[in-house]
Amino acid sequence: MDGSPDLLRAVREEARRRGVRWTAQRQIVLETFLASGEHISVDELHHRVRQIDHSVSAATVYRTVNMLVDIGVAHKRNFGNGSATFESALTKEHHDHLVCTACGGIQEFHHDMIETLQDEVAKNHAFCLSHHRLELYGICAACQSKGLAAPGPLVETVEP
Amino acid sequence: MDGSPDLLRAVREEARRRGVRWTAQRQIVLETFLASGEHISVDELHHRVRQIDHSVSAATVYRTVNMLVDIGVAHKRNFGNGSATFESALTKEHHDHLVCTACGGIQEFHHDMIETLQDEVAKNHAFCLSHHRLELYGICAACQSKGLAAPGPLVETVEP
DNA sequence: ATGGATGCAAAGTATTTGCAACCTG
DNA sequence: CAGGTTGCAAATACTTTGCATCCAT
Repeated sequence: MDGSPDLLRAVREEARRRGVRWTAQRQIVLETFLASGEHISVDELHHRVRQIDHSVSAATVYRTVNMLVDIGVAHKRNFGNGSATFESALTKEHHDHLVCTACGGIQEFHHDMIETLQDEVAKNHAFCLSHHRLELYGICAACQSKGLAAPGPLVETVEP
Repeated sequence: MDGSPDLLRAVREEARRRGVRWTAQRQIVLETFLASGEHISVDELHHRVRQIDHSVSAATVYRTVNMLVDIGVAHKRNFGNGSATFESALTKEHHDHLVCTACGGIQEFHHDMIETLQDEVAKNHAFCLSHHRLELYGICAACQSKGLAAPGPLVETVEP
């Protein structure tokens, strides 16, 4: 979605500031990552990167995204579907996720009241909040219409 | 935390009803799983099971917990730390977590209004919700008094 | 020049699966 | 007895790492 020069430069400078060397491979991975705009897996990112430079290895992509997470440029997400996905921590505002357990599809949402109540919970526990993670799992509309309804509880809860 | 005869029997009957055969191994895995009460990994579950019957293989534990998820007795959770964890869908009441990033301590909380708003979000997206994951990360009261403040963002967000 | 970065392949983890023997229903 | 289940080992899938070489600083 975005690969503005400002953003690219800011990230490169931050990396250098931390003694991380800037290579052609990292430039391509970063550009491709930011341009993807969405949640992207290492495998998919590697595929796209190789369309620009076929010699870039998967190991380098792994190393680069991990570096991006280290310097706060990317978020690593684990939605339980095998491989992790990464998304930019810079261009998008905070949002939470709806994860379809049937097709693996992801929708984003933001709910101010929920955010506010989370702050309240933290306050009540004397917690100094830095960030949070909220994921809602279920079956999306499309999968429901395909007959992949979420099964209800199959065994009734037994109260001890 | 719980392995009441009622619960064990209910699960066994549900499994049989679905043509799943009940074996000594599955009985031990189920009992151990329900008795653990908390999120438990396959590795840890396997360890505990082997204290009862040393011959039970990891493959059987994997197969059994997957079966428990299939019949709605267990939830599979992925906390991004490598291995998945499983928790009973029957005996435990739902709760979320406050995670201290300084000491690793965990506090549980439950907030009805947040739960309700999550249901609302799901409804607005035509999602059939099965479960969710909410974790608040920050510094707990004890660590704050030790002067361990949370670090801010390392690269400023650049608006396109 | 110095030490971090790269590509490759091998090594790790986590989890699943093929198979022959075994057991439940 | 039929067909699901088991233990074992091999196979997958994802990610990290050792190493010789390369390159940014």
